[in-house]
Amino acid sequence: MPYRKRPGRTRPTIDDVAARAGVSAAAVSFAMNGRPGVAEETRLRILAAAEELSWRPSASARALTEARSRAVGLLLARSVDQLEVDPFFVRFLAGVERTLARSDHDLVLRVAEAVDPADYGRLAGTGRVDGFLLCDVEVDDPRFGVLADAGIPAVVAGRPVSPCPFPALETEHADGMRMVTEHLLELGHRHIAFVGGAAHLEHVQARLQAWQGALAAAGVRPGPVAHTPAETAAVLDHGPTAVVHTSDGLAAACLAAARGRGLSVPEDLSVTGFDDSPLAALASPPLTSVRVDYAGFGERATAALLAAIAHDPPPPYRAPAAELVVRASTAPPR
Amino acid sequence: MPYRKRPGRTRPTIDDVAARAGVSAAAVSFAMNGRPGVAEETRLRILAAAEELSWRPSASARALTEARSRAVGLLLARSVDQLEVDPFFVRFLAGVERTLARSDHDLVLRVAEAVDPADYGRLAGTGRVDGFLLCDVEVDDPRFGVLADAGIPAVVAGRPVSPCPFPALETEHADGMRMVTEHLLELGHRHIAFVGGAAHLEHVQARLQAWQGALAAAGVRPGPVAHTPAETAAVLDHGPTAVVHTSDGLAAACLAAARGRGLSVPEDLSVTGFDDSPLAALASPPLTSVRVDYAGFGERATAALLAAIAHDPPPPYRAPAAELVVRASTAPPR
DNA sequence: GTGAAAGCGCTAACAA
DNA sequence: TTGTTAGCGCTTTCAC
Repeated sequence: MPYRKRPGRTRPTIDDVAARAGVSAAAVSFAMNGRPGVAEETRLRILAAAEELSWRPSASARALTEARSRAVGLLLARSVDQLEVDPFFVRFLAGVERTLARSDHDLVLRVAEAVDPADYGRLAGTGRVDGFLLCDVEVDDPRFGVLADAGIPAVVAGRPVSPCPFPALETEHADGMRMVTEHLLELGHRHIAFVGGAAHLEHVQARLQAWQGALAAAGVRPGPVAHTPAETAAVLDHGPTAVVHTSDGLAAACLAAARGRGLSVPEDLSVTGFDDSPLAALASPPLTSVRVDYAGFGERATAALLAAIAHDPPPPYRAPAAELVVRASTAPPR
Repeated sequence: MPYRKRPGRTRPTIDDVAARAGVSAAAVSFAMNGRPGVAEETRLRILAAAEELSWRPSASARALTEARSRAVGLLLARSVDQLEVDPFFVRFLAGVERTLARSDHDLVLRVAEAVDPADYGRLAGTGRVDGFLLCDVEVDDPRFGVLADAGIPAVVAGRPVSPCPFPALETEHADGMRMVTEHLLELGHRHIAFVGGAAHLEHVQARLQAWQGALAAAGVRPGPVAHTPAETAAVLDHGPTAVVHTSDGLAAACLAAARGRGLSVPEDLSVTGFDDSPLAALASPPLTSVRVDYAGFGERATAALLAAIAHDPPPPYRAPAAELVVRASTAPPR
């Protein structure tokens, strides 16, 4: 007689509920899942019994029979320090949670300094999640292949560069860089520098191009370009009247550098940030920045993923727009 | 003939691996779980077969037989706005992930504006997680009862006020407020105000008491106390020479208010923050603040939870200490 | 050292 | 409308 049930307190099972309601387990299952074939009176009796026993169907048992876990995975490669200054992460996460909560799905979150692409395969292999949200798109992203092989749905939050078998969604963040640049142009600036994050990031490139595009459209020659805060000094040496940044953190660093060399902002130098993080409002002077609805983005990306998992057609997608937030760090040049 | 297996591509199962290795499914299970009773040669053959099929045991099937999910839950009640300025969350999360990664467990994360205590019971009831990490302790915390009833392990990250059946861990953050206050005292300040977050939060009270304690020890009468940024003006009306805050955000607001009334920091007014968030270093002037290793805290709290789940004795706990970070926002009074 | 088989809790096909 | 039952993939007991 193999494998005796382990002793000790155990949660109630569907059989307990069935017994209490005087029906079969199948009836309980049907009643709980709102399936037809159960008399209304019976259903109520079953629901009451379930409630009295405070029974909830076992997630693993359901997952086993339904061959789906009702969970989605999000794997993020960030160090603590990066995470802390990343205005995207928490907002996106909040959006993800918002739509997940409405759909009876859970989030399996993994955050680590580095994520091995094979981790996606491993997680998919165990069936712990039904699909993935893919952030931080890389050029030639190795995750696409792994996940395609695993045959698990995914949705890309970003603009894939390499061939991608999954639906991809993007915000109009780059358009925000256009807006910022045009704002500066309208103020009369003609010598505008660009300081961005790491050049290999797709979103940095997109913003760089938007900046270039706006300047070209106005017939203005682009100022110096840099990709690290360390280069800020060199950029300022060029004597620009304005510097655009791809993050508020970079802009804050520029503020400090400007102060260091006796430049007053915005009189001597206009400075713009990006993402409209809490930093932007609290900096001094407060930073002109760009706001993008990353929470809404997370919400919609997740909705798209859930649709893919359910083999439903993708829901209509409207890319969150960028919004210019003008504050005291920008003004006409001297 | 009931319930035919659903068609279509399906992941390989333990039987596929067994067939490939020419053994029984039981042998595969034993080999994968490092259990004795399998010849070394056989084990290798099995592992190879599993590798070739890139088979991973089904999480739900294991969870079902083992009656545990190898996942822990973290439910957070935060709005997007709060999340964004919360220096605790991401650091704690990073720590949680760190120890989870080392232990083959996953994190089921839920973030919502509000969390119904019953949600804990529901999640526990489905068996989707084996235990909970409890943050944001409340006076008379309803979660303790729910989880005790559910018979699921939990670890409290904070200092419980109401009777608590679970192990609780805390940092020495409040000691940081003592350090900050003594720092100001040493600089010669005798009129020190306190501006904190919501008064009902346990950690705010703890810091308030530490502030009072330090002043009392020095025989200095406490200055005004406030719990919202809106009251900052009233506090400044009292003409303190220094204001301590329970967060960098509040301190930054104070900086702005001081600037607004022509007070220069630190000459006319010393200001201190808390948590040493990115804001502290970027504020102008940079804020004297307090650093607490929240990541390490998350790491250790999770280790304690995993021990509780495994019915192991709790690992030794050393509370992360507070560290004073002196920057330009504090100086001797005029 | 190995394999057969029961059982984990649930869903769904089928018969009654 | 309701009950019976196989089967989801795995672990473990027990006999071989």
